[in-house]
Amino acid sequence: MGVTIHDVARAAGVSVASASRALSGRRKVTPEIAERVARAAAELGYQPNAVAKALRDQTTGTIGMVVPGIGNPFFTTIVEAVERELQNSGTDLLLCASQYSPQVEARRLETLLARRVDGLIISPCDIEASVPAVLDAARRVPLVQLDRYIEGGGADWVGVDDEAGLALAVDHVIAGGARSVVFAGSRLVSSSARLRLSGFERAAARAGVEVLPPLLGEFTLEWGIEAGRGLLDAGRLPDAVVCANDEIAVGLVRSLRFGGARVPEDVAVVGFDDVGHATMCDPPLSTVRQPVEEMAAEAVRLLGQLKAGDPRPAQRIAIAPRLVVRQTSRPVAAGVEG
Amino acid sequence: MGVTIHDVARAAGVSVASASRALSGRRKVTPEIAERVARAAAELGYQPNAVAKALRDQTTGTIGMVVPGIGNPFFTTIVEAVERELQNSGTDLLLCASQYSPQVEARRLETLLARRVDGLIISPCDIEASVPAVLDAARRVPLVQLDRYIEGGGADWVGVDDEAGLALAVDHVIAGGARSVVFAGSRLVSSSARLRLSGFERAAARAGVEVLPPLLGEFTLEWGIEAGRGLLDAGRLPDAVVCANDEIAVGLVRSLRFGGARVPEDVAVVGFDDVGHATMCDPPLSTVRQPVEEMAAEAVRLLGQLKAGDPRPAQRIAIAPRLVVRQTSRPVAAGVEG
DNA sequence: ATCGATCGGGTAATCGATTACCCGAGTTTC
DNA sequence: GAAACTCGGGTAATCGATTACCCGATCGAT
Repeated sequence: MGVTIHDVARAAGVSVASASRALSGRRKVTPEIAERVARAAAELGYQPNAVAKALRDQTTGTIGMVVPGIGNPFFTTIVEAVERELQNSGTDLLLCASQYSPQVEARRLETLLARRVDGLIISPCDIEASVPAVLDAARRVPLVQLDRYIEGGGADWVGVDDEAGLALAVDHVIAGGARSVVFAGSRLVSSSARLRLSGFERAAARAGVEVLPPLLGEFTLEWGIEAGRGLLDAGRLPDAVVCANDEIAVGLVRSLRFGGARVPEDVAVVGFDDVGHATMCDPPLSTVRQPVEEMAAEAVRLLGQLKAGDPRPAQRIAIAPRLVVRQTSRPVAAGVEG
Repeated sequence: MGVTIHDVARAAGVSVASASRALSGRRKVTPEIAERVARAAAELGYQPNAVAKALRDQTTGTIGMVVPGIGNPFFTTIVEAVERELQNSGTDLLLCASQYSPQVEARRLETLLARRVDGLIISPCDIEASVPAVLDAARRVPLVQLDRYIEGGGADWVGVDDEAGLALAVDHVIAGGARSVVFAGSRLVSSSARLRLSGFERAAARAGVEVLPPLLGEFTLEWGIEAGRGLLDAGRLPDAVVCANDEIAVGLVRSLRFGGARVPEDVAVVGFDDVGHATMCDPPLSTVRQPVEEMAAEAVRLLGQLKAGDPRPAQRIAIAPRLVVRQTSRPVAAGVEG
């Protein structure tokens, strides 16, 4: 390893300054020198050392991203979208998973900051426990929260309008004839978990339908299965179940059908996210689609505008989701097959 | 940004050398100086600059990983396993997706090398087109291929024993009574695609059953659905379909059942990988489980042993997979529910 | 012919952490 | 008592790329 610009300069018989200028084109050199340097660089297989460049320029051309886990298809989708968005700006992405642990998350943020990333995009795993690490990071480098956020504001955020999304889901099942509804979600450790529950409750109250006590566990298929069993055991099924994400919904549909209930005839089920699983499962899931591409684009745009520790008030950008009606709910006038 | 070790040294009233030694503990300092430096560092919130350290030490504590795409659950699973494996060695992972394009892949390798990663783990997207970029990278830095590999050897490889895996699948369906079999896989652009087809053909020939022409498309659900329709349209179904991965298998099961065929009564279906989808789908898929954890551990171990450009002959490590019988094939004596 | 501007090339400082090297004080040993 | 050694501290070189700064040559204008 290691042909440096000094080697190139020597081989071309010029100074390092000329070599650097010839290669970067940031100042004119004679065509003759340009030619000699280009040839020398090609022959030696010179490749500039990004580490040295980063040290000198005080910028790494890198942004860090921290998500709870890449096993979750929602996060991989959003990572891909961010990557696509970054592609043409020449910045690379350093991706880390916090594994749903605030401790791991804090460590990951530390190493990203030590590596002097130019910015951070994070989906904090815990609405409370993630606060200090996220605020500290935001003080040192431009930072945008994507999807999940920490309580108390203090850092910019881009995400879906959960309130609006849940309203779409609730209004849809009610339009399909549901008179009793229940929410199947996650324990309230993330902003998404909280907002989706409250969005559900508000929409249901406004519609005046009967609301059963919410079922709160994890954002997983397994919890969906368990929640479905719980509903069956309770002896009385609601007309509709609105879920906090698609994995819960898929598990729920599976255990409901396994227990003899018909979906959507006996119970309508609606998910949230619309990534991967929704079309995969059988029957295809009605769900609320998160505008992942727009969210990623907006997050990258916002990050570009930010300066570290800028005392400008934190922005919150909520993008409207869309309802996608498939086959686990009764179709009504609206809705698009996706 | 930017309290440096000079700031710490000044605040503690000592030289940078002492500050560095006090912080790293790599040479003794008096307890008094150690104390003063520690206090100054804490008060200033000093965090060493990893970029400067990397330049000086000629090592970044980082390894790069390039996979075709993180949308594919098989690759995210393997990435997670590698990450876990790296965790306790203090090295970070720079993850890149080649998006199944040799051009993107080559670019990604270039930037990883420019950033002076200490090593590379790659699953080359194309068995032929990826050759030059991978060999070039292997010459400059320790490199291990994981899962997919390039033709012609020349770089170390760790993966599953495809031959053995396909034999497990074929023998299993034959033990279940199949007399005619077909392979549903991908066009032969990757090593996995080729080895699985040839493994299938060898096992089927050895067993002496009827073999229909293979169905070759993509490693996707959509292709599985299409392949299933193709079989139905052909008018005569084989007794068993062995698939090159789980996504194809899931799509296949779905379209076969939609077309009125019973699985496994009319047709047995076996997948490959056993990540994510296999248990999710309904009915749960019989499949061949890739030993992802072992593969990741082995790749990291091997990487640690390698020196860049080492002329030692390339190693190939194939780890045996395991058959997991669920409900898309007829159970026989062996097999474990997973 | 001379002055100023312009152009292009080279020398060396810079980014931040580590460490080779040097030096003085204190200790040991014959 | 002097030579040899140890211990701990400081100065400055180092990693590689970029660029501020300086300098000589050339050109145009007066």
